[in-house]
Amino acid sequence: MHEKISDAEYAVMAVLWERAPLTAADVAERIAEERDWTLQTVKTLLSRLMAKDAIAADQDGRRFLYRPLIARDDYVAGESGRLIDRLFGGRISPLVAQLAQQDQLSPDDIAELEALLRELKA
Amino acid sequence: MHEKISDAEYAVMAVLWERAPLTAADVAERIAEERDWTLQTVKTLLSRLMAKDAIAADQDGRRFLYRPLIARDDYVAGESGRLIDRLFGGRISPLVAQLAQQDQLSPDDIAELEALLRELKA
DNA sequence: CCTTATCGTCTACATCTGTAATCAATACGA
DNA sequence: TCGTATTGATTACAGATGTAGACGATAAGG
Repeated sequence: MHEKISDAEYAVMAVLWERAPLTAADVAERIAEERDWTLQTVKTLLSRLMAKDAIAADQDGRRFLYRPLIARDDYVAGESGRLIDRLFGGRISPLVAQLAQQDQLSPDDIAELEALLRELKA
Repeated sequence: MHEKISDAEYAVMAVLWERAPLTAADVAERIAEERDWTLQTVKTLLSRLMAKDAIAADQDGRRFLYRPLIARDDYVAGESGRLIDRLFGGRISPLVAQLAQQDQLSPDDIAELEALLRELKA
């Protein structure tokens, strides 16, 4: 069980999940499209993620190449599970019902869900 | 758009969503089943929720009766939406797929989802 | 060889969060 | 009436978080 990853740290993880290994400068460059951070900020977040054992760094000459240590799927499953536990007592259908009620569910979503359920039952 | 409600604050909101209005002592008593907090801690959280305009307090003699200002449904929809945006690009079926893949989806869940989808299409 | 750009590390600092202690006012019980 | 329990308000304080600046080492360019 890994430590909690903060919002800002998550943005860094997202970049590394998309492509790794990357140098700090690479990460900063890719993040710049989303957030207005300086290189220093990105470096701080990388160190904190190292401290949390969420990423690892392999030395490459004078700099480091960073890569994720925790799998995106694991993280995603953990976060989803936590939210569903907290808000819906661990059950998924109330979430879907909730989204439907708030009109946050498109016909496409519904079709996809149906297809998925058919597959799950197979 | 309300400010972010922290984990600890959420526990207080949960109590007030279940039953309101309540005094600080009432809230503390109900929360005691879940968390090992002193009355002071609960009072601090209540003040912070007041500052965030998440709850309101009506004076009742010497004490206050607290009640939620934001609806549980709104909060839940906001949090779910945020998570789904962040982790799944705003689409719900990858979430369900994810849960299924991690074996976090019981046959009951699947049945409920099917029923719900039938209803949504009706 | 000397300057400059770049790297990682250390330090900073305000705000938020978790978790209270203390305090002053007041109501209640003996 | 007098001590005590209760209430809200104020203050505390360590750790997490967002957002960097400063610094010393070093590589690269001229």
